[in-house]
Amino acid sequence: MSAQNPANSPLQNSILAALPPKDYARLAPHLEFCEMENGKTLYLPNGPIDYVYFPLRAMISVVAVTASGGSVEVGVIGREGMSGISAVLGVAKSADEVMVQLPDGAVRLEVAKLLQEFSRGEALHDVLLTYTHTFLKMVAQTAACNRLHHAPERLGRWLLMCRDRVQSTELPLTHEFLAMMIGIRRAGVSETALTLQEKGFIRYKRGHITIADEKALEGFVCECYEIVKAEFEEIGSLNSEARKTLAQ
Amino acid sequence: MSAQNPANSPLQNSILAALPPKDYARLAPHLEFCEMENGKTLYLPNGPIDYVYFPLRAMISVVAVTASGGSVEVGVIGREGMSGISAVLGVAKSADEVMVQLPDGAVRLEVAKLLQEFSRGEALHDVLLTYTHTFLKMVAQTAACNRLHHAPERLGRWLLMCRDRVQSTELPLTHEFLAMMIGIRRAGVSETALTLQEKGFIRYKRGHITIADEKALEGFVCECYEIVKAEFEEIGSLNSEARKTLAQ
DNA sequence: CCGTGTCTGTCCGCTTGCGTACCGTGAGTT
DNA sequence: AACTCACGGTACGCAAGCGGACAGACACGG
Repeated sequence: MSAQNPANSPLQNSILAALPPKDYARLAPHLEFCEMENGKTLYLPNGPIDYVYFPLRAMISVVAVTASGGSVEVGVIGREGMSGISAVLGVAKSADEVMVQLPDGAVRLEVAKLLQEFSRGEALHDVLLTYTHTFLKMVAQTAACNRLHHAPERLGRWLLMCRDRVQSTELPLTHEFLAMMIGIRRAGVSETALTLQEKGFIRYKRGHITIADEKALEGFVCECYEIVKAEFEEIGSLNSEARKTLAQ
Repeated sequence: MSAQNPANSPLQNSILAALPPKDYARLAPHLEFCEMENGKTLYLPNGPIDYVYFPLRAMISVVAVTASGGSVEVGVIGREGMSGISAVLGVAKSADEVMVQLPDGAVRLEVAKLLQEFSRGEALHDVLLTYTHTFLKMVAQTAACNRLHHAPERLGRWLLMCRDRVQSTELPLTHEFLAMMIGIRRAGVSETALTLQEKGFIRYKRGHITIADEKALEGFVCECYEIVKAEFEEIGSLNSEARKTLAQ
């Protein structure tokens, strides 16, 4: 369904696409297209949420930072989601740092407009809550993965999640950045990436990683990848009619 | 405020206590008191959610289990919360395994009744969404903590979180159980607990841990403890009036 | 009072990943 | 063309935690 829309149509985003035409029409005038600058911080930990962002092909990371300087990504947001869900949960501040991971377009919306539509209690309300459930599941899975799985599996999973969101196997990412994301040392990424390359899963050079063998990599990474993906696909297929039926 | 209620009053639970009398009155007839059997599974991963549980002094764990048999806790629920939030997010199945960690009373409510009240869009709606935000924050912090902090700090944090929920420094817990919770080996817990005991933070014997020096332990554990606690205290102080004001 | 099963202490070698540091090299700039 | 600097490869000793296994200790029921 998204394929038939122009590449920069807000309907590339699954949440917006899931809205019935009438509901979408109320939001549309307030959506602003914005180029996402690579690495830009959208929200600071405990910082205000003024806009929410609906990625089209961009990817956004939610990163937890500790006092000791360590950092790990706890969740990602792509075309399937929206940044700043806390806003609809009644808290206008961000729990963690949120940054642009990979650019390539998003639309943004003022929180006030979002809340206005959300509080009508119609489709947007339901879609965002379902998304919240799935996002929560992803964060929970990440918590488990961070504790139980090893660096190569985690790195592989992360690359695949990237691929799914930006829809490309070419990922402009440095080892330094990857280190922040999966929560290991920069040198650790070099070692880990080498083993993935030796297995033929990926290729890379200076700030650029290519997934060379998608199927093989999918076979290699931990279950967490599939679990989260399945969850997103399941809710993706729920339109708001189906949702009402389920509620009976 | 909860202190003036009898020990088994549903109002021991912060969510129920946060409701205006009228809203609470609509729910009250459907609340069933239930003794929580230690170790009992409330929901299975992907299993149905028929009832939600409001702990009074019990503690409930949300645990992620992997194919390889590993497990970690990703979140806890005590008097400040409710199990089964997914139900109000429009998904009637549990993301993870949810089990009773420590008994001592809870009230439960049929999901249908919960949704009926939730969909009025009044106090319960807002309170549960705010709780969802905070729960999400806790899971995210756990994800970071699992990756960046070491076993002794994590164990200490977990014991303190227990203490806060059951309001006692006496915790009937075996090493085996703790191992599941913090995601390390049973033998690892023995070693870790020993170091905490040598520092004078805790004492323990066969299935029973006592926090011996609360202040010292609080000083020892990682920041994650304070961060999550602060978040819960902040929302605890938001009554639904204050929330409406913020929404303007 | 004894037996049985649960809970805990401890030990071994081993793997993963850390912290730190140094050097090569590619890319873009002037 | 030379320079600069961000990026990546590698290496070293070290700490944390794993997997597995075994033995002692306590609790409870018969």
